[in-house]
Amino acid sequence: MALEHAILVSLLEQPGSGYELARRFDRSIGYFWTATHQQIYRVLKRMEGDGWIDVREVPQQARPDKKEYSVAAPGRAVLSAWLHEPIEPESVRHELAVKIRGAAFDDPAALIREVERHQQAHSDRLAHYLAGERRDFTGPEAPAALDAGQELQHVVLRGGIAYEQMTLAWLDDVLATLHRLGPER
Amino acid sequence: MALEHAILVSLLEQPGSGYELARRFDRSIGYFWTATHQQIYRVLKRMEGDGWIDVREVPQQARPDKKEYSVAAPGRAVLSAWLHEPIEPESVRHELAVKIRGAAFDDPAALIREVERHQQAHSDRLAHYLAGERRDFTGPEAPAALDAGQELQHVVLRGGIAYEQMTLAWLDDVLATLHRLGPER
DNA sequence: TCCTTCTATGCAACTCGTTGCATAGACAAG
DNA sequence: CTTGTCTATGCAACGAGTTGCATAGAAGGA
Repeated sequence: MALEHAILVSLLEQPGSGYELARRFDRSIGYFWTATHQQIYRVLKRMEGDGWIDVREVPQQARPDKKEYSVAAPGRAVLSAWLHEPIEPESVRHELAVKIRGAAFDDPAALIREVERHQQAHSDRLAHYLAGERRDFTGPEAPAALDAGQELQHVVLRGGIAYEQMTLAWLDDVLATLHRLGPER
Repeated sequence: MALEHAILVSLLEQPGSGYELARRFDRSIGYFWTATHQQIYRVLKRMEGDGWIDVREVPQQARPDKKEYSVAAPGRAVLSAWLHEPIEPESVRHELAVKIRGAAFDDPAALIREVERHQQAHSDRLAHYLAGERRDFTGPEAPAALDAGQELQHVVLRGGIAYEQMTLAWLDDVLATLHRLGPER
């Protein structure tokens, strides 16, 4: 299970509430991990109970109060131990690929619209990543020298960018294949 | 949920037992979907109960009998309906990326071994995909003309190959970054 | 004034996925 | 002759993840 560890990393980078974590999981952390607010609140509860993180009630004006979490010593130890354990290389799960192979038993041309929709989504995500890269790492506003944390964030972001570019190129290939098959039927 | 649909596609390509499906999920279908035999047996039971698939007891010599499943008309209809529904573009879940960002709060150099292990695993997988591609699609043993199903299988395999190549290039980038950070500490 | 949106937290019920264990016949290696 | 591996199926328990719903104050627009 890595959600706990992803939360620990995120809280080490910047303490915050469950709500804030949920938004980060829609953005920067979301480049490589996803979670809903339900999962996050539940796991935060458990981690607090286990003493991995500390809570601080923060009153706010013009909005509901929030609970700000930060990593406690035992949490840091848990993260450190996990970092030294080996993990299994990921296996992919690509629903669209199931559809593509399934299209052999239906109408391949019917998938064209769907593939184009995915192209659009991945293209948007790529643009979002590239904007983040310019803002934080390569643009004129970016710091001249990066510390270790920033270097590591950048290399993970480069991974996200490479993934989206690869996916877009593959979807082009898929579209060309579907068009090639379409008229023949 | 797409496991049911992945099983339907696999059974349409070739009827088989739960055990055979489990092995396919370690290989060709496993390029884009994974499942353990437990999940497969459970889902097969449910699909059979719902009338999506038919069973046939097949006695075998020198091995236990098996239940061979094949897709029934309602199953085909379910698959067809699903193929015409839109799905959400996948979001990635990359545990290694969590570790890489977490390394900022530990020793980045300690991750080098782990990244090299992943490189090895992805390199093996790529070799396996390329061997499959030569055998089934581009080699001298491959059929001269491909039907629609084979074309679609090939484009999915090309996706797997592109994914592994992209991942290997990114892991090189990660390693270079870790080496760069190592001595500075 | 009402409706929607944003911040902020949470319960309950459910499905999906993993892990450990169990059975059982046949075969191969030591 | 015992141990291990391969085929083949399955139960039980648990943990992870999703979906629907609920609450509640404040801001902003119709």
